[in-house]
Amino acid sequence: MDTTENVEEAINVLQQLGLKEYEARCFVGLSRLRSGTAKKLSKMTEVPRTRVYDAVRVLESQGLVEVQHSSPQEFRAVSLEEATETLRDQYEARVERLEYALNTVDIIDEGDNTPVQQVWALSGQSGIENRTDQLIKEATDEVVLVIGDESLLTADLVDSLNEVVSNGVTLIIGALTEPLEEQIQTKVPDATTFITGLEWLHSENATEDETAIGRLLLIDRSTILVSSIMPDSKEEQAIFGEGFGNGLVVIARRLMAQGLVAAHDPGQ
Amino acid sequence: MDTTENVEEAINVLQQLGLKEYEARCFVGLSRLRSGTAKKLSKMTEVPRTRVYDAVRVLESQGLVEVQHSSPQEFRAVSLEEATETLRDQYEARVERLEYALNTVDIIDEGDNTPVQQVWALSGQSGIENRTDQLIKEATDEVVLVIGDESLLTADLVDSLNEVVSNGVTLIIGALTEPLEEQIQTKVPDATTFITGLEWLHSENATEDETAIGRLLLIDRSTILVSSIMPDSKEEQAIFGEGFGNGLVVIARRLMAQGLVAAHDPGQ
DNA sequence: TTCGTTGTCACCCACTTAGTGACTACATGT
DNA sequence: ACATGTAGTCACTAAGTGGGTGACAACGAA
Repeated sequence: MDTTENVEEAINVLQQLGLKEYEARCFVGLSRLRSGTAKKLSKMTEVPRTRVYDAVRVLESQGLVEVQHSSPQEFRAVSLEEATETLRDQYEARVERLEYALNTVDIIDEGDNTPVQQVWALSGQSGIENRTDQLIKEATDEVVLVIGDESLLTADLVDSLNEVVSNGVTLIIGALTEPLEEQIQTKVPDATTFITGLEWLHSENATEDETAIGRLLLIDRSTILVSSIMPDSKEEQAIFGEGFGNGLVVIARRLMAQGLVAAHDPGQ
Repeated sequence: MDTTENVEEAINVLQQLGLKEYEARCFVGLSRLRSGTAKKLSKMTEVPRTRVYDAVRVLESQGLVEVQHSSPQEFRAVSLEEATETLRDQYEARVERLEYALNTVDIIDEGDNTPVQQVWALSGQSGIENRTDQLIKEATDEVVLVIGDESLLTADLVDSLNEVVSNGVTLIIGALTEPLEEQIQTKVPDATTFITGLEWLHSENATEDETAIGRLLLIDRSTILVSSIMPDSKEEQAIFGEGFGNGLVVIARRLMAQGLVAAHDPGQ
């Protein structure tokens, strides 16, 4: 029984969702208590009894807890489904407000001098994921994708791939292992797949703690995104360049032509 | 042009979504700047230049901003669609982690002595909304609903109503005004509707600043939920009781039989 | 070299929040 | 009625966080 572990997890997540520690502890406590007074709650959650009242009041105002105004008061958590639904609603409402507000804001386009060699860095799992999907959807000719880790083959990604391939875009997908390649074949049947030798991924300059490659994406031979996964922090980091003349893109194109696509595409 | 107003709104919402003030300002700034350096950003957002770097770093790690590591560095916000998608993904992931964690947590069901007269209070728009839907879905015989304000007739609510009515549950819905009644008729055709005289809603003990009634819900004559909307704070507050013998429910049943349903249901 | 710019740090101040205790009102049993 | 433990509010402290500012070294362009 890893109950305590999950209790901790729940408390942490609730804090990430915006609750304070006491509030999170109280909610989790009430969730496993069916119904309780301040005293009981305080005992089981380590929240000072006198502060349970504040915490519960906040929870109540957020629709996560109900209160019975007797003496002593009784508190009860709403059902888990109600709670998550409420949280989702609140968040969705906020995101929509954000969308509206930012859409109706003037963009100051002051003499934008787009230099030449732009290489952008971005990090964070979900951000990179979205950018990947975005780029794939914008492709008009060719998408070359190498996936370094199984977990990166998300449903959204598969959708984007199948969507773009139906527009006549050539799709070339590489995998690191054979089982992964098969997975890709079944999920994206119209793609040409291949297995990347580890050669240049774990590569010659293989230092010591191998920075695992995450994704590698080349769109229309003019936009490139490469991501790697930090061995310790598990954080995904990516660099990203656009423009046919972009240095990064040029290098990527060359690498692709040589080491990757060679066997399947005699390459430009 | 209410640009500045919307900028403020966006900043506020972003903070509600978990960003710090500087981060929010920077993101909004970058969103309208297409691309910028710390200096430009600082000028337009009022964020101290030396703190722009911290803020942007955080934003980058959240996948909301990309960074060009040149000198001077350039920052760029991801597109609004990418940003909202990323935010949604992150939140959804958290809620799911929460669901999992709480589902695998033991419930301590210590000799639960359910007393008799339980009346629970809950507040918060979305929480009450979910509870309403929940209760409606659980109905087996009859649902009596009075809606005090048009804004409360949400899509989810309509869905729940139509779902339950298809299970053979009698549906009686009251409205305060005629247009509202018509709306209900079209959206929930199988319901019996009526117009509630204002009599007992704005009622005899009409003090001064009328506490507007929000919802009034009676399920199977044994569960009641009444909500009102605070005139100033606009906060919705509700009380809720279960059990055929529950005092609140008894009173509600009596009220219903007399003042409300009388004309349509000779009522027990 | 020189001077403005860029980026990093270290710091202060105000505010929030975790944690504690005083005190009043209440409820219970005798 | 009384006394004793419980319930609830409030006011306070201490620690941490976040907004705000300046010192300073590294850099880049005249």
